[in-house]
Parts: sequence; structure tokens; C-alpha cells
Amino acid sequence: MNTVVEPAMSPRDRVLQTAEHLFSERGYAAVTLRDIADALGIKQASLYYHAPGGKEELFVQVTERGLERHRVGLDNAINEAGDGLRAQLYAAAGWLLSQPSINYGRMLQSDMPAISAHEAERLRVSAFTALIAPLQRAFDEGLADDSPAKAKAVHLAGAFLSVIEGVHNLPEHFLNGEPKAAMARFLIDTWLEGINHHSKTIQD
Amino acid sequence: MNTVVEPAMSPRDRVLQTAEHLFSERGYAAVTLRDIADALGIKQASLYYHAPGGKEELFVQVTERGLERHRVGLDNAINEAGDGLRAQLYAAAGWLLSQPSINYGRMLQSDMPAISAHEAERLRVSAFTALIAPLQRAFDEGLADDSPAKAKAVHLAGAFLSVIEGVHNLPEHFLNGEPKAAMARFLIDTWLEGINHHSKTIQD
DNA sequence: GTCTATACACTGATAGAC
DNA sequence: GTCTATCAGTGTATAGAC
Repeated sequence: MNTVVEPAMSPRDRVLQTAEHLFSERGYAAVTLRDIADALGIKQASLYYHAPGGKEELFVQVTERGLERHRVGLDNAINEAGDGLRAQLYAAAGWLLSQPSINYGRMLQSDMPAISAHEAERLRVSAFTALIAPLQRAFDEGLADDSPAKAKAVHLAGAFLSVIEGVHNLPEHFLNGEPKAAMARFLIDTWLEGINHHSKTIQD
Repeated sequence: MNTVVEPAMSPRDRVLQTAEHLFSERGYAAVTLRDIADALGIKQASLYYHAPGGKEELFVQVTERGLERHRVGLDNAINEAGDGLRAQLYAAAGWLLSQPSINYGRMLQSDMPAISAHEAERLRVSAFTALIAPLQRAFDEGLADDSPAKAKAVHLAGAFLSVIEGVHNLPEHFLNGEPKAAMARFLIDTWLEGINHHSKTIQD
């Protein structure tokens, strides 16, 4: 959440990380180059050294970087979680909550239309590959062969992402001290077992 | 989706409806007063006749109006659906999909910080009352008394809203011709019955 | 790598005519 | 109710010094 910028970090990484933090928080349109420069303690014009293409290039670089990190991280989290679907979803949720919020919905609806059509299309593909695809695989492999939900693993993946991102974006006072990861696990449990049949968290 | 502006409509309503359509699509920061004026076929300065307070007042009015409409519509949809939780959730989803997308997450994360703190707080309360509360009641009443999920009806309500809004915001090519309402019902079914136990839609 | 200075377009907003 | 005209402020971007 609090993207701390480590002191020992390549200048380029500091710029990208700071920009990512702000874009992730408020979206493309609401962040100005001055906001980013101020957060870095430099002047707005200096950003053009790191991103000659200006705001759009900065956003595209930052978003691409974040999505690639998610693709790897989400894949790893799922693979290392072993065989059970529940454990894999717990791990995926844990990863997503450990990262700056992605806000897939805002990205598609608000941010993409604001940049050039060509770049937007590339990002849309990257976003699908990084966020939906790994989850889709988990659902597909984790579901019983005769489950009618198996054919709709993409939809389940999208819905899962929505739920976890929703938890991620929750304001603090909604939480009552409960950690977001616990809330995510509760929602995963109800979803796997059915809302009414859900009894308690089962380890597997 | 396609907010058609009827010819026989009070001028004020035309302005508010057009502004709502644009704000709902792209968010507060990405919409300019000229965008709204252009869509109405009038000049930017003319908007100050309808909203003397300018862009922020316009946004607040529009959002409040939309939220109030949701509060009533969601409540009615749930009440008229009868007793079963499934039927109530179907009806709630149907209502949400019939309206311009709300994008609760973007609203809290991107739009609210851009307006004055006082107005933002009022809208946050309205949003909770209009969107979360009716769903929370449905979950609370619909769940078995001994269900451990009963105590967390708020969380279920928030997750439900995330999922349906996620479906709502889906780009066309994700749908493969399947109606959004059908996808919503599928997701509700899996959630009620448990992903693996889900067999087929049950009428109740 | 970062700065100052500046050009230039866009945005929100006000004043006043019709 | 809508217009024209106008302005101050902000935002992106470029040029060139250090």
C-alpha cells in the first residue's frame, strides 16, 4: 500500500515506481506530471529525460511493468500453492493484495480511452494475459471435469479479480481492523462452498 | 448503456442525464465541461446557468441523483422479487445492469479525492446507503440463521456489487454474444451453491 | 540528470449581450 | 437559456544552460 521508495534504487526505477503509485491511486487523467515530479522532489520538465514521450509514455511504461510483474507474481503464487483450488485462490489473493491496486475496471473504462488507440490495445492484451489468464488456468484445472462452471473459467477469473480488487480498494474504516487477506479468504470460502453451506475455513 | 436523451424532457434533466452519462463512462477528472456542452449541443459557458457552482456542483448533483435512483430502484427490485435470496440477487443484478454503470471503486478512489472533502463525505455516505445497504439487507434476511456468513452480510454485499459492476463494465468482445444478465445469473448461482457443487440454474 | 524559461493548448470560470 | 468574449490558472511539452 505505502509504496516506499528505497534509497538504493536506480533513478529510472524510482521514477517508474513513484509514477506507478500515483497512477494506481488516482488513474491516468487525475495525475499530472507535476504531481509525479513533486513526489520525486524534482521539476516537471526533468521527467522528460526519463520518458521522452511524455505523460502517455510514462503511463504505458509503468502499466506494462506492473502488468508483467503481476503476470509473473500471480503465476508463481498459484504454482507454488500446490494443487487445491482454494489454496491457489488464497495465494492469488495474497499476491494481489501485496501489490499496488490494479483497478482493472478503471483501467479499461477510463484510462485506456485517454491514450492512443494503439497503445491502449497493447495494454488491454497485456492486462488480460497478466491478470485473467493465470486465474483462468487455476479455475480450469481446479474444477471437477463434470462441473458446468468449467467452461466458464474466464468468467470466474474475471469475477474473482473484481472481488479481490474490491477488497483491495476498500477504505480503512470499512475494515474494522480485520486484515484484507482475511476478508478475501472469507469470500473465497463462501464462493467455493456456496454461501449458505459455508461453515468454516477448511485447510487444504 | 446508450443513455438516449428523450426529446420531451426538462432542460435540467437533459443536462444532468448527459453529464451523468459522461461522468459514469470516464470519471470526474477525464470529463471536461466542454465535453458535456458539446454532447448537449450548447456552449460550455451555458452550463453555468444550470449549475452555477460549476463542474464540481454538476458532478455532485448528478452523482447524488444517480445514487438516489439506485437506492429506490435497488430496494424495489429486491422487494418485488419475493422471498428467495437467489431471486432477489437476480433482480438486483438486473437493476444494476439496466442503469449507467456506477463504478463504486473508481468513485471512492479517483473521483472523491478530486472534489471538496465535505461533498466527498456526503457522497460516500449516500453511496453506501444506496448501493451497499439494500444488498446487505437482502443477504442478512436471506441467509440461514446459523450461517456464519450472516455476520458478514456487508462484505457479501460489497463483493456482490464488485462482481456485477465488473460484468457491467465488460467490453463487448468478452461477451461472445452472451447477455450480461445471463453471466450475472451464472455467477450468482455459483456463489450460492459453491463453485464445484453448482449444477444448473434452479428456479426459486 | 536536473534545472530555468517559455511556448502553447486546454480548462474552469466570469461578465454581459441577446 | 444560451450566446460571445475574455481571463487566469493549469497542463504538457520543448529548448538550452549547467
